[in-house]
Amino acid sequence: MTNAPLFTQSIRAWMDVFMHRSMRGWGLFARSTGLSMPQFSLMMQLHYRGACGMSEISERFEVTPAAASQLVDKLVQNGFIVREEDPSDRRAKLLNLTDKGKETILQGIEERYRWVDQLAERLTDEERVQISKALDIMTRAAEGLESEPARQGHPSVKSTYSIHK
Amino acid sequence: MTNAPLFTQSIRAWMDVFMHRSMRGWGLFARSTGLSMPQFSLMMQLHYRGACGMSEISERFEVTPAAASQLVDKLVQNGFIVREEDPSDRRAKLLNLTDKGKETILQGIEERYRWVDQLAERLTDEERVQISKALDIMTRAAEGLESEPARQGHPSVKSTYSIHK
DNA sequence: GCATATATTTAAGCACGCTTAAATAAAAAG
DNA sequence: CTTTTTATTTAAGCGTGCTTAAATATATGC
Repeated sequence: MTNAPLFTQSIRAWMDVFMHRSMRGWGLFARSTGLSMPQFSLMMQLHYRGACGMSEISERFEVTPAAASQLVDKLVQNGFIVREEDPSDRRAKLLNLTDKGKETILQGIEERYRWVDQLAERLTDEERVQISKALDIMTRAAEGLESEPARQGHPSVKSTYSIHK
Repeated sequence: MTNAPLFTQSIRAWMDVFMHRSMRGWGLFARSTGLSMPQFSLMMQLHYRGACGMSEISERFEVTPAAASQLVDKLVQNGFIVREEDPSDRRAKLLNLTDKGKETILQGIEERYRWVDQLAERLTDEERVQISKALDIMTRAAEGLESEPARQGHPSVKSTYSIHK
């Protein structure tokens, strides 16, 4: 660990640039679609994990079923998702992206990655290979970290993935 | 540009991991301090750019002076910042972080970087050097990008750095 | 010195996401 | 078949951040 400061400096500089650009990208997307962060997250869940019921949404986002229902309501009203009856349980609903919803999400994902694609264009082949390898190492290391318990932080606070509170 | 797909794949994988961890870190911090995103951003501005008046806040965040005043008010009430009179212009106010505010912001910055510090510990010296170089290349490339006009996106939408709308 | 411009605050009102409590409907249990 | 549990919705209410419009205080221009 002789070069920790160097590494730390590099990654923090990159993080700052990255966060800045990402936030800007998100801002543009949010304005053009009128989607809020929770709304976008909900649609992302449907995109990546497929159709699901209200209760699943409520659990994944750690909000009450009422909150989930209301959030979904706005997305339905704006034509991004549909609320269908679950054939196997008529109490439950099945949430699905509409075509408009799918399109919007794909566009959002594109938006998110666009600037790094542009960044890639400014690099040489060698640089791309070099960076590719470096990122893969970090991704793998981060995934290892994932499985371990958090070692520090705010122990009084319940861990959560949800930001929307 | 023969290896664009490889690069794209690596960076997207890293971005996904990174965003996920960062959001989690922010969530923990937000809960433990009770700070909202706009409140935190405002304090970060004071931390990095130093004391300033209401009008500057209002301009930087692209909100009305009224909104800035109200936002500041909550931070003052919670003891994170102070509103002092500008000696050179008694209409204006000077906003400053309190000790509590400074401490909280430093803690927030730490929180933000903590998991990558942990990640760094799982790497060898060589890997750290390798990654360091790669990240520096990207940071420099990104800064070059910064100065250029955006080439695509949502042209109907006014560009902004603010997310809080 | 008085009119105007500037810096900020206060008040009223809106949209959002959240909560709790109560309502509805259908499945499951007895 | 009635009771209870489960899935979801609706209603009321709260805190946040935002806006516009009006109020206050100070600086500036003529």
